[in-house]
Amino acid sequence: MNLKELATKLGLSPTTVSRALNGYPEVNEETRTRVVAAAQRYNYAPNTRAIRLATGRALAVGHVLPLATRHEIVNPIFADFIAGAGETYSRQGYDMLLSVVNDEDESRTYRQLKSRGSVDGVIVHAPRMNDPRIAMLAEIGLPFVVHGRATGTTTPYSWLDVNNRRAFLRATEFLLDLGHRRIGFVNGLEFMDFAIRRRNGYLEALAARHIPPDATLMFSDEMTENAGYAAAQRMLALPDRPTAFLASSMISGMGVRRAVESAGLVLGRDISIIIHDDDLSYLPNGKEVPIFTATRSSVREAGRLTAEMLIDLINDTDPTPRERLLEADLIIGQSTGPVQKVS
Amino acid sequence: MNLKELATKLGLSPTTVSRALNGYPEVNEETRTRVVAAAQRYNYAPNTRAIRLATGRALAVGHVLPLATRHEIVNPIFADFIAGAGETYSRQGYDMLLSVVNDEDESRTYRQLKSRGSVDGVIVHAPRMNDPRIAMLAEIGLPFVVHGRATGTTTPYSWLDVNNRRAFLRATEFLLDLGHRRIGFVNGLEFMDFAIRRRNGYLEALAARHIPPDATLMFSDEMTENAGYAAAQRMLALPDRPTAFLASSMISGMGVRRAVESAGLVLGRDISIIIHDDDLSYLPNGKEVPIFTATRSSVREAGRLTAEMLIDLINDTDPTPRERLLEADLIIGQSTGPVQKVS
DNA sequence: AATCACTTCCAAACCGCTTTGGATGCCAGA
DNA sequence: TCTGGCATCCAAAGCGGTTTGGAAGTGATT
Repeated sequence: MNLKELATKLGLSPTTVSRALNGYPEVNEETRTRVVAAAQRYNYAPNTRAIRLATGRALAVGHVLPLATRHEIVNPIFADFIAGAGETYSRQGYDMLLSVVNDEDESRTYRQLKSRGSVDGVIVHAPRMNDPRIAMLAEIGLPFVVHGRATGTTTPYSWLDVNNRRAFLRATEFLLDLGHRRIGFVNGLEFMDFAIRRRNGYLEALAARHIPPDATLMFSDEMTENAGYAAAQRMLALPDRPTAFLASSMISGMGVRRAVESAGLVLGRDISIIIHDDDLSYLPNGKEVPIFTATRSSVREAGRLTAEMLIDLINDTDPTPRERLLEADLIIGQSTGPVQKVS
Repeated sequence: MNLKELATKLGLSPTTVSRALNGYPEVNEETRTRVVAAAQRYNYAPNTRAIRLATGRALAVGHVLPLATRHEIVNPIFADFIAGAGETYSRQGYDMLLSVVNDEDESRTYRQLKSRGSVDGVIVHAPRMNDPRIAMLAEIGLPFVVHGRATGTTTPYSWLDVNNRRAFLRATEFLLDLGHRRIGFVNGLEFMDFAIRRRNGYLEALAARHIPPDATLMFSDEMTENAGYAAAQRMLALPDRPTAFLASSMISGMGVRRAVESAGLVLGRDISIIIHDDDLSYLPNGKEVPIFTATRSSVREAGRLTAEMLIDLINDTDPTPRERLLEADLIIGQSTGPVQKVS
C-alpha cells in the first residue's frame, strides 16, 4: 500500500493525502481525519526510501565503531552508550547507522557517509589527543558531536564530556582527606583523552597538598581485570606500598580488589579503592549500597544527551558548536576508609 | 556531483554511465575505463537514497536491541556480536541499522522496519523459550536469522547457535572426570533459551553418572559479578559444600572466584571453576595461558557468521531456513584440578 | 545489395514520496 | 455586480538513481 493507492481509494490526490498526514494547514480537518483513518485502516506507512530521496535528508545518524586493528578491543561502554543514543533516536524518528571499520578505513568511511548521503550527522567515539577525525569532519562538512574531547584540537567542535579531571581530582582529595598519602593510580591507556584528563586531576590533587607524584604508583594499560590485578599486585609488593588505589574502571577495579584480597588485606580497612563507574547495566556497583566508592557518570545518559545535541545541531541552521560538560557524582561505598596507622 | 552531472561532463547519457560503473556488459571497455576514471577524479559516489528507491532494496540489515523495561539490562555480549556482524556488512556493502526499543514496542518496530522498507532483513537477539518474535516475523515476511534458538517454536526458522548443551555437558564431564561430585552451577536467567540448554547439558552429564541433581547447588540469576559471588558464597557455606563450580559467564565466574578466595580457598587446588567464555575482547581470559578453564566460543565470530547467513538468505530466492550449530572449545586453564581428598 | 546479428549507446519511464505553483469555489465587502 | 481574499484541493515537477525498449552503426553472411 503506497501513497498513490491510498489516494485513489480516498478519491483524493496524493498531494492532499501527503499533506493531511504530515499536518499541513491547507487541508480540511474533516478530510484529514478521513485520511488518517484510512491510513490506519489500510496499514499504510510511508516508504522511508522515498521520503529520504524527496526531502534530501537521511533521517539517520551514523556511529563509526573503530576497531584498533592491533589489539582489536571493542569498547565495553559502547553498548550502553548506543542504548542511550538509540532511545533518543527512536523518540525523534531517526535511524541509527552503525559502521564497524578498521582504524585505517575510518576516514574513508566518514567521507562515504557524507558523499553517499547515508546520514545527516555522526557521533565520534573514543577521541584521542590531537584526534585527526575532528578536522576532517569539519572539512567535509558533516555535522558531528564528539563523545569526549580531544586535547590539542584547535578547530572548534561540538562535544559532550564528563569532567574527568574534576572527578579524579575529587576522588584523590577524598582519599587524601582520609589520610592516605600513597595512592596507586591504575589508569587506562594514556593516548586516550579521558585518561590524560584523569591523570591530570590526580596529579593536581597531589600537587595541591605538596605531595610529589611517584612513578612507581602510576600505571597505564588496557582496562581489563587482569591488567588491574597485575598493576595492583606489583604496587602492593613495593617496600612502601600504597594504602589506597584509584582505578579507571569497574573492571580494572575488580582486578585491583582481587590483588588486595589475595594479599590478605581487607578492602575498606587495610586498603581503600575508588573506581570510576560508568554505570553499565551489566556491571552494577552493588544494589542499594554501592560496593565500591566511585565517581559515577552514566554512559547511557551520555548517549542520550549526545544524540540530542547532534539532532539539534542537524536541525538548527546555526552551526555554532555546542559544548556540554557533565559532572560525575562521588558516591561513597564500602571500599574506602581512613588510613591505618602503621603499627 | 551526481550521475547526471558526471554524464554531461563525459558527453554520455546517465544510462551508460550507470551501466559502466555497475559493470554491465553492454558498454565499451574503453568508455568504461574513461567513466571509472572520471568518477574517481570528480569524487563521485552514487546517492544511496536514490539507489534504494530505484532498486526497491534497502541494502541494510536491522538489529533490534530490546531493553527489558523492568531490569534494563544491556547485554554485555552485544557490542562484540555487533562488531562481528559489522565486519560482514562492511565487506558486503550493507548498512547496519540499530533500533533500541522497549520490549513492548518490539513487535511494532519489526512491522515498521518491514512496511517502511528500511531493511531487507533482521537479526533476532536473545531468544527466549517460545519466543513470539519468530512466528511474527515469519508472518510479516521479513527475512531473519536468530542468534540462538527458541525452544518450543514450531515454525521452521533460520538460526545460528552455539551448542550450549554439549558445551556444558563436556564441562561437567570434565569436572566429573577430575573426581568432583558436588558441582555448583551458577546459571543465567532460565527463561533465556541458552540458559535452559546449559542446564540440560549439566543435568545430562550428572544423570549419565547416576548423580542426582541437588537443588541447593543450582542457581539462576542475572550474570553479574555480585550475583555470582552471592551464589557461590551461599553454596560454600553449605555443610556439604561443592568442590567445583560451573559459571555461565566470565563475569559471574569472577564473582565465584572472589567467593572462593575470600573463603580462604585456593582456586584450582581446593576448588575448581569452569566458566563459559564468550571471548569478549574487553574480558580476556588471560593472555597466553587461560586463567579459567572454559568452554569458549567467540561471540564476535558468531556475529560475522550470522550476518553472512542473513545476507545469503536475503539474496537467495530459495527461502529454506538455514541452521548452523557451532561447537564450543573446551580450553584448559589454571582454575581446575583433581578433587582434594577429604582429610 | 539486402539481411542479420552484434555492439554500443540513449530516451524515457519508473521507484514513492514532497513541494511548487496554480485552479476552483465560496463568501464578504465595495 | 464585481473584486479580493480565503479555504481547499490538484497537476506536475522535482529527488537521483535503475531499467526497459529501442536506435544507430558495424561487419559478416547470403
